[in-house]
Amino acid sequence: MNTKDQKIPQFAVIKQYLEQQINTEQWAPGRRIPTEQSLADTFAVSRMTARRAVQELADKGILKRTQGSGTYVADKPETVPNILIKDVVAVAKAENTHQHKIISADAVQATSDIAKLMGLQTDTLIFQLTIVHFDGDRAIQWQKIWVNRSMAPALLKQKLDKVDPNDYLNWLCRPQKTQFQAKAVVPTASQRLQLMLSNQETLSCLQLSRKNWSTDAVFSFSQMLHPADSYFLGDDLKEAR
Amino acid sequence: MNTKDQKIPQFAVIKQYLEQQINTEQWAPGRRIPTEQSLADTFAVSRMTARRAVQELADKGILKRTQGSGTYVADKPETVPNILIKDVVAVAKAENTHQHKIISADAVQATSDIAKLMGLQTDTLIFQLTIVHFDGDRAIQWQKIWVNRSMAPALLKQKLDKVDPNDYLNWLCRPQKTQFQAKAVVPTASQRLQLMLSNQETLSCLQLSRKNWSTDAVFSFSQMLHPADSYFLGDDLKEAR
DNA sequence: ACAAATAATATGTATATACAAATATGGCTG
DNA sequence: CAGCCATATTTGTATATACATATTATTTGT
Repeated sequence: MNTKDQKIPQFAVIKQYLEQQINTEQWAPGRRIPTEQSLADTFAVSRMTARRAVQELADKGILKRTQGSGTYVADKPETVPNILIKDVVAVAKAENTHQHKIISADAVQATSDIAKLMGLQTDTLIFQLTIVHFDGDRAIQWQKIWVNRSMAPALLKQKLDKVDPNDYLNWLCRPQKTQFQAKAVVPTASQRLQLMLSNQETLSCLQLSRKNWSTDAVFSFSQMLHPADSYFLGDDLKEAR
Repeated sequence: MNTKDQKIPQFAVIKQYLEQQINTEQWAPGRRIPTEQSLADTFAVSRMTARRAVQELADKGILKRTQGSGTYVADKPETVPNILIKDVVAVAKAENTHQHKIISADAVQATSDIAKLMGLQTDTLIFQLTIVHFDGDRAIQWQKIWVNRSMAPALLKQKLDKVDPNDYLNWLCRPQKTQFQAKAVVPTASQRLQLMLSNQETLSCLQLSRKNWSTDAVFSFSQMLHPADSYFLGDDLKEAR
């Protein structure tokens, strides 16, 4: 036994070799790589071991295989740019500095807009809540939630000033699918007031809209308003690498 | 040969069985699934064949395996909420309705902010371009780009009013990594003018900031401003499922 | 010279086997 | 009962082999 091959299995050695050839662009995309048998010979292993190395890289998408033809270096994937959504409220909760204030909590008839968004009949009774979230004494989010009444019938009976309605709803029905939208909006006078924004500052807010799906129907729809100067989506560009 | 097993390989049959048990919640997360050997016995295949079925599901993240202990149903993954970034300019280009207007294109000294963002010394000479993008005759994006001069020395010598500088830069250096940030901002007077916004409308814009990395250094940094009423990030919530 | 049949090549599936390594279990001892 | 040790169980690595199937190359027949 050599000194080196104490722990690293042989298929991993071959994988490493293949990845190195590809990453250093010694093997360009589209190039055919050695056959399983030839790899087995060069590395003095059985075909099945060489196969495993190749197969796992194919599973990763680095290689493309076609029976009868051979194995080829795959094209580099398109980078799909997407923005990570930060949840300021969750952050504040984690730091135990979160508080919330229920502005209103009622059962109302769905407007046609909301009904369409939630896949309901217009005038269906739904719950409508308005909440302001605080981090310490700073208002960080103004939120309005519409909730499918049939899926959370006891919502208004909860102690909503004690437990964040979002937490209750998530406990009640963990969303199977969530859809987001981000938009810039000008806050209304009452929103500015409730977010405790002075008139000079922050005439612009980042609004997140969220649609929560249970298994088949829309469970809730909510709009979240964030003061522009204290909130952004995505990574902090000042630090990175 | 039976009539059924014409095409579906045996490991795939076992995979299907396992996935079905998990998806129908017959086997809850954390539950231990049958051992390789026992699966091999029930399906009358060799251990290696049963193993393959289990292994591929483990690779998918549906199962967790630990040597010596067994194979367990994995917890459902946390859904990572993220927003897909739309590129309105690319859309307009695809529809051949895109035009752009260069407002300015100069070599300037980097301010401390920009220098920090791009990892350069303050006062380094960089290129600074201001562009307005149109879809037909409608202004859809105001953009300011800062470009690392040493990585695109011939930028200002290009026919920038003919070719979109973004296209030239992407051709010159395909970004290895891209970092985004989204924010709501109030457009300045000149930005409003260049975006042809009347004073009443759109006091709020969605601003995307993008950092493009080549292999090791920041290649370019840009800020893109979109009128709030005609642009949002993510999916259109009105249609879906 | 062209097309069809044939052979060679490469990946895909499946098995039986052997041993290694991590974990779990049961019993023994103090 | 706690702690240790031997043993059984279970997954991990590796091999040699066989045949299936898709693709490519070659040969053959006209």
